Formats: sequence, C-alpha cells, structure tokens
Amino acid sequence: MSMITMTDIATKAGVSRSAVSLVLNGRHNDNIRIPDETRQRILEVAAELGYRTNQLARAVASGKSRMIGYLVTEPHYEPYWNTIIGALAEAEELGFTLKVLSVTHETLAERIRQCVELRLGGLIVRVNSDKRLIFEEANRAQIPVVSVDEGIEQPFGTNVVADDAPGCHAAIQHLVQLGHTRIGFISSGFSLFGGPDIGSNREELFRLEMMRRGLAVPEGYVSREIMAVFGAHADAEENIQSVVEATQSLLEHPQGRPTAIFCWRDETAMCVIRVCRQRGLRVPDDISVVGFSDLGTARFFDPPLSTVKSPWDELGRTAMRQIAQRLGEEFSNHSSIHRVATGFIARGSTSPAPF
Amino acid sequence: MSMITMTDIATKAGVSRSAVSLVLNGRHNDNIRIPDETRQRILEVAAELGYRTNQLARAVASGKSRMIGYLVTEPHYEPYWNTIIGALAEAEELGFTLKVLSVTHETLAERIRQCVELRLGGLIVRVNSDKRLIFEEANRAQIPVVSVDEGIEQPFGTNVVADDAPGCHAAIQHLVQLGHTRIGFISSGFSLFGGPDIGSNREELFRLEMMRRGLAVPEGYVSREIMAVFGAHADAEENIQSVVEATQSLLEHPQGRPTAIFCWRDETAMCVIRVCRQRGLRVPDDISVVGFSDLGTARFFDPPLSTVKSPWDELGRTAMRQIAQRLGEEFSNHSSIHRVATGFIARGSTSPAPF
DNA sequence: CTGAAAGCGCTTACAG
DNA sequence: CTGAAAGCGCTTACAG
Repeated sequence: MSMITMTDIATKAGVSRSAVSLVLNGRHNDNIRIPDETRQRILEVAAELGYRTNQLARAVASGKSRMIGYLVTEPHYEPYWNTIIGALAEAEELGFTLKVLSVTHETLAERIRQCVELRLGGLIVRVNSDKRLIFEEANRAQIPVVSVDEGIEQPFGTNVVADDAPGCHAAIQHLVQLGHTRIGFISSGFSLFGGPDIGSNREELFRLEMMRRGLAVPEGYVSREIMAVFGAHADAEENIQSVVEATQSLLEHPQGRPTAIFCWRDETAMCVIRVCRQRGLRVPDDISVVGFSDLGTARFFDPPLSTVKSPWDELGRTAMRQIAQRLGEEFSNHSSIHRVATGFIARGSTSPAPF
Repeated sequence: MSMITMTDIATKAGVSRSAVSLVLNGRHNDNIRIPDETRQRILEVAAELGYRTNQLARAVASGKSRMIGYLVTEPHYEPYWNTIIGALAEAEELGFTLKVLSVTHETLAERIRQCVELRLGGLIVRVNSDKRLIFEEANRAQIPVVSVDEGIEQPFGTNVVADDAPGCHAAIQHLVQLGHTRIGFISSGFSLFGGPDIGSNREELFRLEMMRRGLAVPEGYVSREIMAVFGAHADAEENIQSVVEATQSLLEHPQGRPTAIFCWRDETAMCVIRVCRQRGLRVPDDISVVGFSDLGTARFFDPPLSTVKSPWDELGRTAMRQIAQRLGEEFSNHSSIHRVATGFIARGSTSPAPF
C-alpha cells in the first residue's frame, strides 16, 4: 500500500541497501564498481516494484536540494509572469524544480523564512521592495540568490537585468527612418509596485537617443502618467484618466503636437491610441505610437502595436542559469551583473511621418 | 556555520530532543503538557540560536508534505497563469506551498514521476491531454489530485470547472436589452492545445440563449476561426487571417450582417474589431462586439472590450481548497465536480443596435 | 508530564 | 568491489 523503499529492493534482490543506493544513483564513476549482473538485478527489481526515489529523503541525507524558490511581488503582472515561465523552463531543462512564492511588503520576512525552512537550493527574487533583507538571510543560510530586475541595476548580489538601451535605440532609429523628428515621450510618474521608477529610466534613454541624433525634445514633449495599474488590477478609472491628460498635453503642445509618441509601456500606448482616435487623429497615419514590453495582446491591438520587446523569458532563463552555476561552486556572496538586451518590433502603429 | 538543529537547542537548553520537537510544533493539546518555564526556555534558545525548522526532514519523518504540485500545459496563456496565481494565493493563506511544473504531451509521464518523487502532498492539474495517466499514478501514490478545466467537465476525479453558462446568458441579455436581435458568433475550429474544443462549447451556450429568446441564428451566422495562437506564441500571421475570413463571412452574409458579434475569446474579438474598422464600420456605433475571458488588456483596448469574465482566480482558489480538504480526509478517489460561475462586464465595445 | 529509543528513507565514508 | 554502520534532522509512540 505504502511506497516502495530502497530496503524493499535490497531485500528482494538480496543485496545491501548501499548497493541499491549506488546503482540507483548511477554512481559507477571512479573506484566504485558493481558487477553488471548485480546492477541489472537491482534495476529490474526496482522497475518491477515500481520504485520511486524519495527526493525529500535524499535532500535531507545529502544536504543538497534541487528546489529553487522564486519570490515575486506581483505575479499577476504579465512581464513578471513571463519571467517566471522562462526560469521554469530553464529549471526543468537543468533538472531543477521551481517553487513560486508571492510576496508583499508585509509577508516578505515570513516568505524568506519559508524558503530557508524548505531548505531551498537557491533563490530567484523579483521583488520591488528592498532586497537587502533577502540577501542577508539567504547568505546566513548559505543559499545563493540572484535578483532579476527591469532596467535598473542593483549594487549588490548576483543581478540579472533587462538592458533597455538597445530597444530604445532601435525604436528611435525606426521612427527617425520613417521621417519623424518631433517625438514625444510619456513616462511614469510613479515607482512600479514600490520599486524603482522604470519609466524615468526609459525617459533618460529616450532623451539620450534624441540628443545623439541632434533632435530637440522641447519643454513639454515629455509628460507623465500615474496609471499604477496592471492587468486585472486596473480598476481605477481615474488612473487611466492620467494617461488621457498626459496625451492631451502632448497633442495640444503650443509648438505643435509631436508626430510620434513613445510610451514607457504597452498599456500606456494602448490608452494613448484611444485618446488620439477620440480627438480625430488616425493612428498611424496622423500620428505614430510606440509601446514598450510587447505584451501578449500587443499584436492583436488595432493597430497592432510597434513596441520595444523586453526579454522576459530570457531574463528568467539567465537567472536560473546563474543559480545553477552558483550551486556548482563554493558558496560566496560576490556580486555580478548580467544584462539581457531588449529588441524592437515594428508593427502597425507606426508609419512615415506626415509631412 | 551550518544550520542550527533541534539537537543544538536541546543541548543548550538542557532538555531532550522530543521536548524541543513538541514545543516547537506547539503540541500541547490533549494530554501533552510541558511546564511553562521549560517551554519558555526552549523558545528563547531557539530564537537566540536563530533556529529554522527543516521542513524537508519534517516531511520525511512525518510522511506528510505541505507542498502542492501544479501541472500546467501552457503557462504562457494568460487565463492559465491567472488560475495558478489564484491557487498560489489560496495555498499561501492555507499554509501550503506551490510547485509549478509545466508539461507537454512528451514530458507528462516524467513530470508525474517527479511529483511522486518529491512526495508532493497533492496535485492540481491544468492539462489538456488525457488526464487518466495522472490520476492512475497519483492514486497509486495516494496523492489527491484535482483537475481544473474550462467549460468542459471531466467524468472522473475531483474536478473544478468554469461554468460558462451564466456569462453567456448575461452577454446575450445585455445585447438584447440594447436592441440587438441579429447576433453572430465566432467559434473556434480547433481544440485548445490539444484539449477540448471550448469554442464549440460556448457556441452551444450561445445557440441555447438565442433559442430561449426566440431569436433566430440564420445559417452562416456562426463562423469559425483557427487562430490556435496565444500571447507570445502568436507568430503565425496566417492564423490571424482565419479570423479575418470568419469576420468577413459574417459581414457579407447574404441576409445582411449581424448588428453584434459574440466571440469565443478576447483575442478573437480584438481581431474582429480591427477587421470591422478596416471595412469602414465603427465599433460600437455600427456593430457591437463581445469577447470572452476578460484578459488584462481588454480594458485598455480601443474601444474597451465588453466581455464575459471568466473566474480564473477563483478557479485556482477553489482547486486549492479542494486539495486542502482532501488532505484532511482519508484518501479516496471519489469524483466530484465544482463549478465556478462566469460573469459579464459591459464596456465600450457594445452599444444600442443601429435601427 | 518527560526522556530514551526507534523510526522516516535516504547517503556516505570506511573497514573488509 | 561490497557490506555493516553511522548519519541527515526530524517525529512519534511508549515506557516511566
């Protein structure tokens, strides 16, 4: 009725438990050698009995766990989730297993404790609040941790971060090649889930790209929205209103409206397009709009969104690979940064600038 | 350097290991009673030493695990991961921990084996291929499993399923109240990820609602698309083309086009709106469109999508609650079905029928 | 009410 | 190359 153990196999095959353990773990490396017929018998009996390793017991005895924890602040948010999927896929390929734990500012301490209690082999954290607590506790328990971030680097620990620069570069280049010179930007006037203000970071990159090309960004060509809402969480209509106002301020700019608007994320771009339409502007004929993220529905939008493609999947995969590597070495809390580049996808929301 | 154990506490506090175990597990129930001062000392020493339970060892010794596995076919698909999030939230509230495993038709057997090896306490499965294999293996290992499904019930095991009927009812009622009588439907001509054909199921419900109201569904007022693509997976433009054609066939219907189109999911509705616009129709003024799912970006669409709201979150929560309950009882493989109702959200893509 | 003991299922030196 | 033994950190009857 209950599960088959190594002892059962040993008894039935007439060998010792260690022989079973060695064979089942395939450890005939260096100087360990077990007669082929013994090996065969053990394997046969194991199969016959339907033996299933108890990974828990193995982890307890060996002190090594192949379970990785993934701490995440807002799993609902599509980019965050896609990063988890990437880590999950990589974990499975590498023979690890992923445990997802959602955290809030309040539950952070408790969740970290859980990770230690579960003797997780490593930790990937996608958390917006201060990560120092995590690193401290994990270091004490000798658990390697790598943090995943978006656009903004962190000064300690192993850090995997999306490099927004190439995507911004490509987006501006795309617009310029289409003849746009008057390009506006809509940034975020808030920090994402209490984390860093990613919109501002992207705004910097935008300004840099414009400057490099000698294109002016007139006062008022950058506006901000405070739509701190995401997917299913977006219940506050007044938040959306802030995008409406940010867009209007660009469209009514005293020196004339921009011919293209670059938005710090896709949700904003979608709202911007709606506002433009309401004011009688055609997108992209009268005004081009570029997003940032490449959400799953960006391609289904009308018009399909031209957008910077963030490497969500690869971010997670890289983080998982880093964990695996750290697990192979002696424990240390050195810090390093690994950047994954963004790209750009031209779709239907951009077209040549109206002359 | 290495972790503190119960033995360390026992030594330092001058008591036995069992005393420590009993105190730390708070087991002063029935006839177990430990002097308060002993209790206090143990607790103090534990805190002082920074003791962290080894849940792995506990699970091995007690034979009970509070880790739940979540098997999912396509974690990328937004509805599927929203269901996971629901289960995750509920698990954390109930003191469980969730391990996510993605499966394909090829890896299914291996993943199930992993679950058994990890001695998971229970299994939630969101899998489109045949679930019999899962139930068989899990039953043998005495692991309770509940499966989560969309619209279609399964004839064995504990089953949590979205009930699409109330949402369809509300959607049609909404349209009828707006004066629509000529309503078309776009269904799926394929089974979702090799699973059941959900579109057909919704089509049935649509026909039922129309019939109940005495509204005709002329031949050709239901068409099909084969856009078997989701979110980031949507790379085949020819798939989208099938929605274009399905829409056109409705718009060019010999008896005149419908005044409203009900789509089997949001992605389809988004495409339909684009096609309508391209043909010079205004949405919703000339034609209303209703989706199904309530994806995160549905509210950001232009116009914001009126849609059936599927209870993704609650589906996951219910599944987790079922697991918890099963874990409290004697193991059995009885079967039961738990339905979670869909709802409807009226937004901007529907308006009174043009007369 | 407590302590010594056996047990959970596995791994890992270490003598033979 | 193999087997008996000790150990991983915990739980759980069971005598006192």
